[in-house]
Amino acid sequence: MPKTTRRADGHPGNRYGNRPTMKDVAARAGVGLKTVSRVVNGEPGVTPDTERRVQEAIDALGFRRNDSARVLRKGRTASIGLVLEDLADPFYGPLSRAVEEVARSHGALLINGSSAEDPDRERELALALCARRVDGLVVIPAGDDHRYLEPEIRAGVATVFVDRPAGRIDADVVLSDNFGGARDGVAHLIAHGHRRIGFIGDMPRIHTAAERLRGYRAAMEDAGIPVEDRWMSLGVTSPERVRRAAQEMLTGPEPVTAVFAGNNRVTVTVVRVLAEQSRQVALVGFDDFELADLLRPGVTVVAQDSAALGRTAAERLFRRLDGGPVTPERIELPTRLIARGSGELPPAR
Amino acid sequence: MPKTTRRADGHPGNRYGNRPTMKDVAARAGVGLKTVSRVVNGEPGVTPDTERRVQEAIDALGFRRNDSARVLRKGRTASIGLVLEDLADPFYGPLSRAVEEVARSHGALLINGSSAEDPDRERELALALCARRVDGLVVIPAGDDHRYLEPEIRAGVATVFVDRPAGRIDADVVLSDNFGGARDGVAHLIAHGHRRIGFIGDMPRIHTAAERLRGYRAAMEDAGIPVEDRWMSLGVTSPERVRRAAQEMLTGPEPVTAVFAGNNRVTVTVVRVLAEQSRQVALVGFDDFELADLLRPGVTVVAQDSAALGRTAAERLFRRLDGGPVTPERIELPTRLIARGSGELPPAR
DNA sequence: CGCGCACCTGACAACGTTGTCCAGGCTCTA
DNA sequence: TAGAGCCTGGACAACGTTGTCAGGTGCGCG
Repeated sequence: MPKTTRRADGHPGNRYGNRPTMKDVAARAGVGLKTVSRVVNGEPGVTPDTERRVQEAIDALGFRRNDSARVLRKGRTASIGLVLEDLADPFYGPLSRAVEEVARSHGALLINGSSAEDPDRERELALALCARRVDGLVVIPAGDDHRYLEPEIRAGVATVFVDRPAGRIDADVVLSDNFGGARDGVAHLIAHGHRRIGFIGDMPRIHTAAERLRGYRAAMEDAGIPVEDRWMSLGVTSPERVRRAAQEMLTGPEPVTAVFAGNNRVTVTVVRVLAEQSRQVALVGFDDFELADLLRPGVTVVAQDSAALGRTAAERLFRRLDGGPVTPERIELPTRLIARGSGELPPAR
Repeated sequence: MPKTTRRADGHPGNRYGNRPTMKDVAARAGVGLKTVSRVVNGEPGVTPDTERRVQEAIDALGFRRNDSARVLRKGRTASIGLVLEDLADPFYGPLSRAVEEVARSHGALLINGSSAEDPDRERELALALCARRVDGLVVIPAGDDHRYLEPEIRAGVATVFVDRPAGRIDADVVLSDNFGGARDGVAHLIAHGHRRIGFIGDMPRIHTAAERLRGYRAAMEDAGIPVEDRWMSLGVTSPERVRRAAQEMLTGPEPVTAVFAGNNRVTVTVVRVLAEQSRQVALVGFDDFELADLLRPGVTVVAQDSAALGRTAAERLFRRLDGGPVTPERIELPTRLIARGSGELPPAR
């Protein structure tokens, strides 16, 4: 009995409504399958006349090569994955864009997803990307145990961590000098006469937050200032809690005269709180943000270059893909203190 | 002669260093290929004991299903593509994030790329995504001719345009009420006594820019105010040109007393210019931006909900994928005027 | 005129997975 | 105890592409 249909087995058909394949193009152009493949891929060895016929068939049928099949055959996908925390956070926009630019310059596409700071979701996403057989992975860690990536890395998925180091595995990482930046920022406040300086930051289980806290402590210690517990507020993330934390350290018998904000979200909230205060309080924030210069006073910040972080990581990833270094490395990018006014206010009262 | 190698033909090997396949797992577990497939996909019909053996083999080998092969067989990729203008632009962050959330809730991954406002690049990207056989496409148009997508759409790629309508094809589109929003914003200025009102916007070839300009003209006409050419500056994008345009309309014998800014980048630059002026000039901007309330005066804006745009578009896309509507539709989302001070200033001088 | 050579072209297998279908073993009932 | 039915497991083909290799054609040169 002859085959009556192209779908002799139960193949569910194709949700794209039976797109034309190279076989169809070949049939229409009256050439062999492989010749179509050659034309599509611009390989040499095809007469201009044949090429024209094939091209016409391609246009007539609206053929588009199926990259899934191609990947299956070739083993590389020309795509890299990016797992980040939140695309809507302005800090990650430029980073993501930078990674994309580098990928583009290497002819690769970018697939990305947000972990929403949830370790399980990070893991799920990263593994889904590996199942897609991305050539490489840029990860902004949410969790602190990345052993789940070991088989993948061993299997050849180039992996680079950004912004925070990987947990419990040895891998490339690109980060800002969080410790040094925070220390410089706090030292800047001390240099302007402050001694009672508050610190509001994220949970210390997050590497960046811990490093910045360490920088704060180091600067205070260098200046011989004992730190009091009520000056520090750790693990606050929601605007409401930041607000309350700030208000608390600004009241009482010996209120702080300056605040160091551990990240841009904290900074913004603190700016709001300070705007409601009658006396002037100095402020230095970690992370730059748009319009910081337009506020009165302008907000002094320790700026990190998120685009440079992304670019550096992606470049390292592709160097690895091109057969580059095999020893995992830790790359630290410097931060920059930008004085705009708020960090130069003298202690009030 | 027996086969001596798994790579009898010239298959280039695999950049992932010969990852284990289901065949390898099957061999190690001492079961058939299909049984492994069943375990991996959680299909019924496998004894607990067999399942355990297979699972052990999977863990021991670090096996991960190859989705390329799966896609090739099944015809769906469970991924959608997003072509936007610039990931680093804060307007697109929430939009992108919203699309991702919807995709995630449907078990799909998001692949995205930036067109950088370049029609060729938009086309190139969209077609690359189609070659990957994404199930659907969300496009923020950079160009004004999308006929190149016709074969794809016909082939079943669910496509929804966002923020700007598609050019020369009939397709779903989700956008903000740019015309109404701009008209309301300008009317707001008029209601506060302004008559000489400037407009600074993007190139009118961009749909949103044209609509907002139309809204400006409509509001002026409704109020019976003839618009003078020197009040309008179109097609300016770089901060320098925006700056010059603003300065020009603010000088001379009859300077404008208020400015309507056509998008958030323009607004920010205009804020800077106004801060340098001695007299007060009213300002309403299209698009909200972070910290707009913290400036003095707060910046009055016509806000559009970029997350809602993304969510609406993605939901429509998946409804289409689930066999939903076939008639292309145009969905318009309302804007909201947020008064913060800058738009309520009376005309100066 | 014939041989060799260069160049085009196409048949075929393989990439890793999943749908179909059948074989074999088991249980349950008459 | 035999037959019917059910359940588990595996062989096989097919998805659409690309690498290899061999066949065929036309040309130039001896």
